[in-house]
Amino acid sequence: MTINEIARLAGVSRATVSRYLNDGYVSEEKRQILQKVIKDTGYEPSKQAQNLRKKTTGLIGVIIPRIQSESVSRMVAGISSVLSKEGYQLLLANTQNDEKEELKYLRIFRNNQVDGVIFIGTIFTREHFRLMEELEVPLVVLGQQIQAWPCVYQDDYHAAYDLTARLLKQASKIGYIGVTTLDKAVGEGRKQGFMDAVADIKPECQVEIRQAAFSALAGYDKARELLTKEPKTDTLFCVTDEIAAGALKYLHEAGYQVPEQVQLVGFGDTAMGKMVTPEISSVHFYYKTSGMEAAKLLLEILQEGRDIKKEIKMGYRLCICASLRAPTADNGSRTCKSGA
Amino acid sequence: MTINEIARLAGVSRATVSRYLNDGYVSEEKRQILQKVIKDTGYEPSKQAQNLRKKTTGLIGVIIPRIQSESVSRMVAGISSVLSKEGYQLLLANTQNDEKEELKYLRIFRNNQVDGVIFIGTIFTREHFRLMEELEVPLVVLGQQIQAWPCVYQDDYHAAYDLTARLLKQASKIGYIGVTTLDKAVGEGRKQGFMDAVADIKPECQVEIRQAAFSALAGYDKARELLTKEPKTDTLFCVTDEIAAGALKYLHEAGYQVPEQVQLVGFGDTAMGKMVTPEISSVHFYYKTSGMEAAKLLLEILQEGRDIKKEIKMGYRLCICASLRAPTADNGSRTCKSGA
DNA sequence: TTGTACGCGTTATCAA
DNA sequence: TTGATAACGCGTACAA
Repeated sequence: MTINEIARLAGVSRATVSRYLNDGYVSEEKRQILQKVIKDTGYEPSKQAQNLRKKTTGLIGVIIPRIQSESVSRMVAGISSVLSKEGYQLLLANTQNDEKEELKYLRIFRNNQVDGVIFIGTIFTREHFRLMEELEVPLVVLGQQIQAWPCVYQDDYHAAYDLTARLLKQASKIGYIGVTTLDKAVGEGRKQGFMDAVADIKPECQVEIRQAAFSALAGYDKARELLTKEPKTDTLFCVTDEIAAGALKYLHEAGYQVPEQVQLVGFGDTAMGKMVTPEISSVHFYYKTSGMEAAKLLLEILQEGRDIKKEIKMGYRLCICASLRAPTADNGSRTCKSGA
Repeated sequence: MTINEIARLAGVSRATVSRYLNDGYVSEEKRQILQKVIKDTGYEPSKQAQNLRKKTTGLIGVIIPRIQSESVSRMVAGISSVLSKEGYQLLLANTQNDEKEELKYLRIFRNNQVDGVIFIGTIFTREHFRLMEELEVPLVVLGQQIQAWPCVYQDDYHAAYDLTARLLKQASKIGYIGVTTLDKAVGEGRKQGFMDAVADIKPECQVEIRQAAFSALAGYDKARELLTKEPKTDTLFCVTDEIAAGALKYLHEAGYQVPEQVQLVGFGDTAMGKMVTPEISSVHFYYKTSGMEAAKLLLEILQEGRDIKKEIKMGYRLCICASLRAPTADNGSRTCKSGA
């Protein structure tokens, strides 16, 4: 079923059909006929021909590091909710944390194919920037602060700083479990916030550092390694809730009392962190909202037709739960609920 | 940069350029020139024009109920790994469990737009079937057994049956926490397996039934409701690990010993189920593999060019962990690890 | 208000 | 082995 056949069936020219479908600048009489014919035949214009003609696709490419991550899926849910309302669809590119794949998809999206790109990246090499600049459609970075690019990101640094400040009220020997991947926000931002807080507030505090993968199992292993070497550790700082949950499991098995002997924290305020006992103190990031913001920013750029080098830093909220010891005298610990 | 400009720059007709790019049926001499020109200009053919011409898009539409679910993201990861190797990309449609959205996307995919569809559905109404039949491209159903459609699904019935059989060795009063949504596989398959096992093996066993949403919080609430009404319940059967984790949390808070007083099970063998204490006994489903199988089946249909009404039933594996009491004398409980 | 004619960037056919 | 030329299905100046 093409526009030609509709035109023939309705006894009009195909330009009239096109107008009926678009501007709507058609006489009432023909409008009636066309409505009927189109309904009867179930005709829908060919997207492909429209794409060719209009040079747009209605597609937004979304590059994600791994779909199994709770933070990523929350961001994608946010993106999806905003864009689908505007009639866009998501072209998903799952890179499994493989830099080669990221570059491949940036290359695929380079020419036409999509109207815009949202890039949830972890590291940015020279080659990334080269491809991002060659891109002929607007791109918004999500999850990392990238100079001179429109981006939406979490305030990892201050979240880590604040959380550490709270920890330090009751800590003298801290184990830090970071991540091995070169994720800039998680790897550097959170670490720097942690280090700075220690240096500013309690420089005499001892710190032992380990690197883990993004998984509970890795958290378990590293906690064992760390506590075997430093059994007197009284605080565990984990850069994700998943890692913290694994570490907690080890602490249980090894007979440590939590939080009496070892207190611990994670990041992300995930469902998993709230299901274990005690609940893991954490930082809530507005992941879904950040996805929505990134989508809105992209829409704005698309509509304005020019680059908007806006950087949006999202807020956060500390979630202090039972996994932390109460600070000596001042503010008591509040309970918290998991949110969007 | 279009094929015309390349042709002009190389001093050949655009047909020759096209041949160079496709069949390669071009003289060595012109081949050299074209190679250079194309490299210098960085020319890439327009996908949109190719789509229009070839009537294919290289896109596979994937309709998912909600991206935040661990089982769904594992399936998508599997689909993605297979299809991207074949040069296809995923067009993701996230419906948030909204039937209207599902129908909308089936409609969008109806004409061209995508070369095939993988549909991770939950319920199938008359309207679903109508649209599925009208679809002009092949469709594979993932996660549900649908008569007369190519599909890949989990053996929810037998998994539930086997798990229940194991439970019954040490149960006399069972609480069943199912789901409110009309997900056929989870809602009916698992329930029927459970009911049949009870009827076959221990019909005198008392059963109390509740319905929850797909969340830990709902599991918590329903466990409270159930145990308040039936405090002597000695076994909790939850249809997902998430629900089970929430129920476990309630059991802890209410002071029940697990598994001594109340044993419990979930489904999915998720990371969360393995992080809580005791670890939740569960069923491992090969979600990622099922995604790969669905993708392969779709590729097969695409290549053969005709419908293949194949139904693939995936296997499962019981994961018996500490949340179950040991059966009286026969086989001891095995530990288990979480897998793909 | 309507229809004609052209172009979007490819690929396919056919004759040379 | 090559180059005109005709589709593919649609949108839109432009003229009527």
